[in-house]
Amino acid sequence: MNYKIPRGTFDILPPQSAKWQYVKQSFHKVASNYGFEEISTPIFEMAELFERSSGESSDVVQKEMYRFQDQKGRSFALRPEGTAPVVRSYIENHLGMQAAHSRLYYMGPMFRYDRPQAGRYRQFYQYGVEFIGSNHPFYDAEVIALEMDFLSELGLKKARLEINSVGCSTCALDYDKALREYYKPHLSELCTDCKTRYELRPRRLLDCKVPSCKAFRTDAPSQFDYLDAPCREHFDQLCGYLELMQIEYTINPQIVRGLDYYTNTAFEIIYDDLGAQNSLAGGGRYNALIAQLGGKDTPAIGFAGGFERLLLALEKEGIEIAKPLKPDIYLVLMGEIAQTTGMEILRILRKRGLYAEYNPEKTSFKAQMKAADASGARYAILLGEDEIKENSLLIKDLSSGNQNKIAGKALAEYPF
RNA sequence: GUGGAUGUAGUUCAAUCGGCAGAGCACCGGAUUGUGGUUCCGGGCGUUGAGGGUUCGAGUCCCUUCAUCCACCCCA
Repeated sequence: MNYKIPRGTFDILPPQSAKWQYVKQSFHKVASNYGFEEISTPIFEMAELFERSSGESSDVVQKEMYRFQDQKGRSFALRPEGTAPVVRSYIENHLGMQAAHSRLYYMGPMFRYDRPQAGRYRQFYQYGVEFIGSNHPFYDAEVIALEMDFLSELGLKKARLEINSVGCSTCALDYDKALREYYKPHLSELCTDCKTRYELRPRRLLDCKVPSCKAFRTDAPSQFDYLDAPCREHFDQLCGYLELMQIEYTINPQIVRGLDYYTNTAFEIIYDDLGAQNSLAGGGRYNALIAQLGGKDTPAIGFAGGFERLLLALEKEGIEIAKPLKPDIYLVLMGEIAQTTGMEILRILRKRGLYAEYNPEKTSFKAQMKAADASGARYAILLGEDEIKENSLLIKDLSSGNQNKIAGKALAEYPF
């Protein structure tokens, strides 16, 4: 009989909602500082868009996508990530014809059918940016800098940047080939998951947690050795830019992006205290995606981050980002005439942009004072028969207890 | 999808061996309707997550189910 929220989803209630507002606002601001403008795409898209972009073999497509058919039997999916929709829109609206570069950012809910856990939900909120139209490593660094700025703007200290290069499509193929050759003699010793990985995504063999599989990792060929000269050069330049921007990073050759469309630069922001779901944000370059989705061959780089984990991290560091809402002024009114005048006072105060409150259910003077105190208001305005008679108001500073009698007309200018 | 832990008042938690479901905080009201914070008094029948079973008797034991948390997995 009682309705319950669907598994893996959550309500954002006050006072938590104020924190969400604050964090989103900060992202709007930082993205703007880098010249990015907001794009909003639908919550659902043709299922095929994600199948094509993320890769048929990815877990996201294979078991995590919310699919549904509409009344005419068309197959849609709730978006599991933000990049493919942005790219779809970029192609569909010919954004590439309007400017050499497109700098877009977005925020909103994403959906994946996954087993809920701390920092992992079925409907979760991501923010992200996409820089489309250049392969210059400077922009890789810009996009990373944007995210790092956002985190430090919020006051987060313990986030770490890890970077890697997965190479272009051709070096990736070479590397996959090398990995298969290396693992081939051991195939029978691998876990069942890894046998699938061997076929579909050999790079996944590297982050298997099963000890017996882990053992082969040490001698496995490194991604770096299979980067061709331009990819190697791109990566070195990125590192150079990061150093010039004074952004600390570590190189982690193990980073493998979960979605098929990544090329070259891959990076991740790690926050160690979050348990298993310790990735605050991740992204990389996807130079082949736009052409693959039917657009003109265009290089691009972007990232996405999760708001839930970000808020968890902020909490871990004890960062207070939103104070509870408290009235500036609480009205204490005695008698019917005072109520009439009181309504006028409310109007004047709110026109001045102040948060003013009054509770007609508290009848006694004492109860009203109590309510004023409990509300946390800075000032109370007291108005009773005496004040009405002489057309004045008592303004009381609730923390000091000082009272100040002013003429009624003076309220509009009173310095609260 | 796999394994483990946990579900009691708004909230944090008690409840001995299976024997009357309780406390702190919060909340509401009151202590002479012109002065708040402290204090004092009063206010709790709550499907013990849900459904079934065992028993004279179940919050407690058993089964099922749902949810949360943790790990695997996956990822942001």
